[in-house]
Amino acid sequence: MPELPEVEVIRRDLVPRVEGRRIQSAKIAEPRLTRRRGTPGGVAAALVGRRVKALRRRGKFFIFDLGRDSLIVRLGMTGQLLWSENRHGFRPDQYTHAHLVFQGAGILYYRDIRKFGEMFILPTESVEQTLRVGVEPLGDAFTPEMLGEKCRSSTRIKSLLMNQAKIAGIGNIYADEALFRAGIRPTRRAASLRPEEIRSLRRAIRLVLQAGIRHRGSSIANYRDACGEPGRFAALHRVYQRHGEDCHACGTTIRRIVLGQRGTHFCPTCQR
DNA sequence: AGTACGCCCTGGCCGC
DNA sequence: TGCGGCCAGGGCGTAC
Repeated sequence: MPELPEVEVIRRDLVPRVEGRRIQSAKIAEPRLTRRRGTPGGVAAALVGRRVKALRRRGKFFIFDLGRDSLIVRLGMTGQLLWSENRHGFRPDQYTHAHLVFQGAGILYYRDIRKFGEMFILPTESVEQTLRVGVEPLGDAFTPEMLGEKCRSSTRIKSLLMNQAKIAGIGNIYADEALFRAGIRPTRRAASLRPEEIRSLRRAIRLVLQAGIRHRGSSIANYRDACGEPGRFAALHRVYQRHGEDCHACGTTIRRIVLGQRGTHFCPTCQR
């Protein structure tokens, strides 16, 4: 499932291909993609003839800056953005629900098996307040002090890490992996973390997200980059979906519990 | 405020 | 081979 690193890998793949290019035509064939947030006049109509000034990312959202308006794309569980140029690259199939044709050459396809993703238009000036996502964990603002403030809560630390309104872009995989590297149990109450644990957690979050980007993402089931290639980070997971296997650090069997309705993986010895 | 539950959706997997 | 049933899970609405 695409989280911050996967979205960032795709964004970097797409930047040289779409920035500065004009959208010649657009088609969105699946109404579920646009139903959740209304776009008067329709999303496709808002795109035709517009130039992509910049392609940014905020948490797990893509932001195609078109000037006055922006196209927002969220991949959900199984969404993919796939690039095709000059008969090379992706060919659309039954799960391909939308595409943007760029002037010159190149088609950007949106493919999504489970249709949990969405595409919508926002006025560019209101993107930040509408998306309501918290601090970028790879940004300068994500200091130990800031994480410490967010941890003044009785919620369990994993739920806090996955709360998009507090910290942007961390999903189930990177939450479990960061907590393992910080040696913290996912069930711990956020407010119980000591200052050195906060610092360790911040460092672990940044480390796993950067490693995820470096290895071009975690391909658990459906994730592919913009060229249709899987990422390599899943092979480096220490706990995620490794329940029943030995911890690489201490040999203890990795456990799986359900926390906040999500499968949660941890080492009972390394994480306290 | 925190947590649980159901919903959306469908391929994959299990048992028969 | 096939079919029913269940699961995963990001985000959101609803309920407690």
